[in-house]
Amino acid sequence: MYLIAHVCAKITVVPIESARTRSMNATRKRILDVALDVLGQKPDAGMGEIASAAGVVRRTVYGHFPTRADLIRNLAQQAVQEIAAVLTETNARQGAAEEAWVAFLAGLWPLTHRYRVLLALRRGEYGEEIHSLLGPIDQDLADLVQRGQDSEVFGRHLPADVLSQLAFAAVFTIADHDLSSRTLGARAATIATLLILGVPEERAQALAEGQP
Amino acid sequence: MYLIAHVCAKITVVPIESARTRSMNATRKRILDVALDVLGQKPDAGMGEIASAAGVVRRTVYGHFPTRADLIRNLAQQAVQEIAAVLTETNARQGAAEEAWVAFLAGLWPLTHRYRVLLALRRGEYGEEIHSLLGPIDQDLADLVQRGQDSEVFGRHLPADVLSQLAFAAVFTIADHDLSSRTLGARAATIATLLILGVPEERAQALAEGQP
DNA sequence: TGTGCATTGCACACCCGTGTGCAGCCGGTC
DNA sequence: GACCGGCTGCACACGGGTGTGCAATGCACA
Repeated sequence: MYLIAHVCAKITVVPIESARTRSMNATRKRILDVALDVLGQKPDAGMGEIASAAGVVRRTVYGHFPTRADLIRNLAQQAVQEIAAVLTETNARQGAAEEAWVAFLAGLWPLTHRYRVLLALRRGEYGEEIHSLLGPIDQDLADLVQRGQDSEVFGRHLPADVLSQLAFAAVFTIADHDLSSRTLGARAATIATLLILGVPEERAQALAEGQP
Repeated sequence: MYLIAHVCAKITVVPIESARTRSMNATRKRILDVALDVLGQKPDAGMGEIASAAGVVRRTVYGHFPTRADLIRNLAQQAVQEIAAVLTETNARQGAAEEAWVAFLAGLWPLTHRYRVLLALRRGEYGEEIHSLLGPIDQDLADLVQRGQDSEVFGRHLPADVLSQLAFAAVFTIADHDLSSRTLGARAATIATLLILGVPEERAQALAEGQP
């Protein structure tokens, strides 16, 4: 429902949130959030499990997402969009590649537990679609690593695209272990990935200063 | 069918392979081999897909493996057994941890494409069982890395168990990319994992000499 | 107070994979 | 040549997830 207000000869469209649509958006968001969580631990969980975990009935989920594939796509789009935002933001600073990577990790780390689904989904039923959604991120990461290799701060032991994938996957692997034993953190992930990228240990530790 | 021969008061049991059992073992082995391949690319492939890929009928597969879970278990056991053999063999030399790792990778690399299933299966329906089968390997790897950390040749940026998992997973990630673009190889994997383990780049390159 | 709509709870049909049974075929074995 | 046994090609029952339809409910809004 919309309310059209004329102000100074300009037409602005103001979305009115009635309590109805608000609660509807709330359940929709709750379903998405819970689905991220449930599918993160069990990628082949059914609509029923997601529904009951979200406190609604299976039929309600189908009211918001006509198809399981549709739900998955929404999840993946949300994840990709959020991660891509972090990446382009840190990439826009045009600093050294190593510092851009550290900044990227700082922004990515809080999202890893939330979006651990991605890696599981990539090798699943909808792998093709997820992979294409992840395409831009992969490209940007490869570009970043390539920049680092060109400026001699990253190693050349692997081609940029493989190296970036390796480092990216490592973040989620570390985050997974962090989930059980609480001892790890963004700092450990930062150092580990910098080592993967071929940054010497001393330099990596210096760069990781400030990460918890 | 067996033939019992008495030789010098020692009893030896010699398995006689009739052409029947030989062809039967052949199909069984073919099913296992093909299943490794098929499940490696599509972890949720059904018995039907595996069967037709192996050139037999679904019913025949059930003749050899009463249950899908049974097939999976055989696969995993075979993989774990083979990898564990490489690991214990390289570990037994009691050399420096870094050299043991290089030797392990040299033995592991030819198996990676074959057993890429493991990583996919670990996060699947039978994840629990696979994980327990993989337990001893994980332990040995963690011990090896721990040994390296104690002797100051590996980094301490991550606990030994996480670090070993990271390096182990990296091998299969690199092997996956090697599958599409042929440019990579054991040498690249060796260097990359040594970097992950915190070995300085020059030392890693020196250690990787001899790997293709 | 009545209307609209999200949600519910039940129904159902449908698909797909699993596991089993059985008759028939066919090649190795005795 | 007769027998055995693995493989085949069908059949079926079963379970479980998906997607849909519809009446009933309950809450917000007008």
